[in-house]
Amino acid sequence: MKSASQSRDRGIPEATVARLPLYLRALHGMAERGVATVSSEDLAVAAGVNSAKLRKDLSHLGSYGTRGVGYEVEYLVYQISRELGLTQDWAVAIVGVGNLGRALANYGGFVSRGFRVAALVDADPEVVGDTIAGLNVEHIDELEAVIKRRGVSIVVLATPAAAAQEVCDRVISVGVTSILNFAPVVLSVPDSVDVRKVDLSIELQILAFHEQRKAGGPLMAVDGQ
Amino acid sequence: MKSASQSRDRGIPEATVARLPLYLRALHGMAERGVATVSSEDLAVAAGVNSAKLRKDLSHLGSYGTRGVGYEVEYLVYQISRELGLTQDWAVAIVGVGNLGRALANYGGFVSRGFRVAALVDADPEVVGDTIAGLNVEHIDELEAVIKRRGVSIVVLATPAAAAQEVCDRVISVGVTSILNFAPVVLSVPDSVDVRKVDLSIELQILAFHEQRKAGGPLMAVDGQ
DNA sequence: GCTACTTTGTGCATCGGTTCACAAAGGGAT
DNA sequence: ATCCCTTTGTGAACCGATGCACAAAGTAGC
Ligand SMILES: NC(=O)c1ccc[n+]([C@@H]2O[C@H](COP(=O)([O-])OP(=O)(O)OC[C@H]3O[C@@H](n4cnc5c(N)ncnc54)[C@H](O)[C@@H]3O)[C@@H](O)[C@H]2O)c1
Ligand SMILES: NC(=O)c1ccc[n+]([C@@H]2O[C@H](COP(=O)([O-])OP(=O)(O)OC[C@H]3O[C@@H](n4cnc5c(N)ncnc54)[C@H](O)[C@@H]3O)[C@@H](O)[C@H]2O)c1
Repeated sequence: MKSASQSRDRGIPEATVARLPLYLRALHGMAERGVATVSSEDLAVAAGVNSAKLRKDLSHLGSYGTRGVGYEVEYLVYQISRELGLTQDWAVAIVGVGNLGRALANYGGFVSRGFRVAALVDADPEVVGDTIAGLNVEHIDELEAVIKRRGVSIVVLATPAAAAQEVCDRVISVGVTSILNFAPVVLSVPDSVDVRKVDLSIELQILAFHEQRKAGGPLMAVDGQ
Repeated sequence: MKSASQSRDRGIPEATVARLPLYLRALHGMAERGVATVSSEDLAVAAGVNSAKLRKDLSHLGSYGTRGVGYEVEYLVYQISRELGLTQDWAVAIVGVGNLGRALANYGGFVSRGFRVAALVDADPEVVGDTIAGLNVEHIDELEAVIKRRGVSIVVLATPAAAAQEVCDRVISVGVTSILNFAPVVLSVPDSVDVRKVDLSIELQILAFHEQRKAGGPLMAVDGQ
């Protein structure tokens, strides 16, 4: 996962990688509006970051700007896409087709940028065999076979917490090294596997922390009366 | 520097705040299993972090451990909960009851930790009036009234991207200062408002970046042979 | 070609966060 | 009370990320 920060010039900082999709989205919007070139200042505003940070981020990819002018939108879109690996198609499997898995399967935003939902897998006999978002839901017993057959390289985990580690182990056993986990558990994986987690509950708790601080202030007088 | 004020140092690092929910979850699991005390080492493993980091994090809340013994589970749960503001109930409104909003509304994980879905709001006449997860879906025209009436302090945005900024502005106008945004847009808000974003597409792109790197390496040799 | 202006790319100071490593603090045994 | 063992809490070194500020590199007008 957090594998050695390689000495190669290919060593793009993790913080930069996390922002590239943001720039890409802003650039796509500009391309649609027919904007041909953009300055770091304008792009930074659109992406909600500081312009010096943006320039430094882009400098890690190469020197793709023109001083006195800015960046050519189409060209930059291509360069960032290439760097992120979006010039190829990624087959994604969603395991656990409940409330959340269904929402994800029906979501169009995936497909738009190089990601293709290639398989849906669930354990519930009620759900297996259903067609959701044009895809047949397959049985968890077939998990390994489905992943290999469809060339899945990214797995989205949307099972209950209790099942997540086992599913995780199984997909890793057939070579998957990228996992997006929605289940509220800490997955244990080899260093070679990337896990990113999305945890709603954590986000709300962080908001609550700040909200409490705002409300209470330095004195926090609870006048329950 | 703002230390040396009479009360406890309120400046908890942001990175620490983001991990407290993780510790809390691990502690809840331990409490359920009847564990009375836990060492920083064990808790760190359960939460998936380094034990020195965990100790430093907890030290920001106060000295709640006993040297040679560890931390009392129940007590630590209480202290972290209090710090995060989970000893009170937070009323949450979900705006945009589509694929995602529905999944969130039906999700039990919210309620479990001090959060209560208090309102569902949508613009689609087909959806308004429906009952989802025991709640009546209200019309977007009523947005401000509903938020005030139900005492909502946290808003979850699950509308299409195009509608997010407007809804955001409106909820801020009635005093909301905490927003969890699922729409793929950069929201523009005053400094006093906290926005956290969850962006699926960005997570996948980050995974793709690392996946590409693993697969291709510096030379991108497709070793057919 | 020369000057005036714009904008990139980056050196550098700074900051927040992580990790190491250890003295201090406690428990338990004798 | 003393010794030994465990574990906390934290000083300090380290590391990556941020943002300022400016030289370098380009455009445009004359
Ligand atoms: N729904 C949300 O808004 C939300 C929000 C945050 C986190 N989560 C988390 O996401 C996960 C899914 O949530 P949900 O609301 O969709 O739950 P759900 O119960 O609606 O869906 C879970 C699905 O996983 C399937 N499943 C169970 N065991 C399985 C296994 N071993 N292999 C494959 N599939 C299996 C079930 O049959 C079910 O269809 C949970 O871990 C939940 O905590 C959900
Ligand atoms: N579904 C997913 O898995 C997923 C994943 C990542 C991001 N998102 C984002 O989350 C948002 C919602 O996604 P979705 O799949 O649920 O979309 P959806 O189209 O199913 O639902 C959107 C809902 O918002 C309502 N709406 C539209 N305009 C509104 C307004 N002005 N005020 C109130 N409600 C309004 C619509 O009536 C609809 O019910 C989108 O921005 C999407 O990009 C969704």
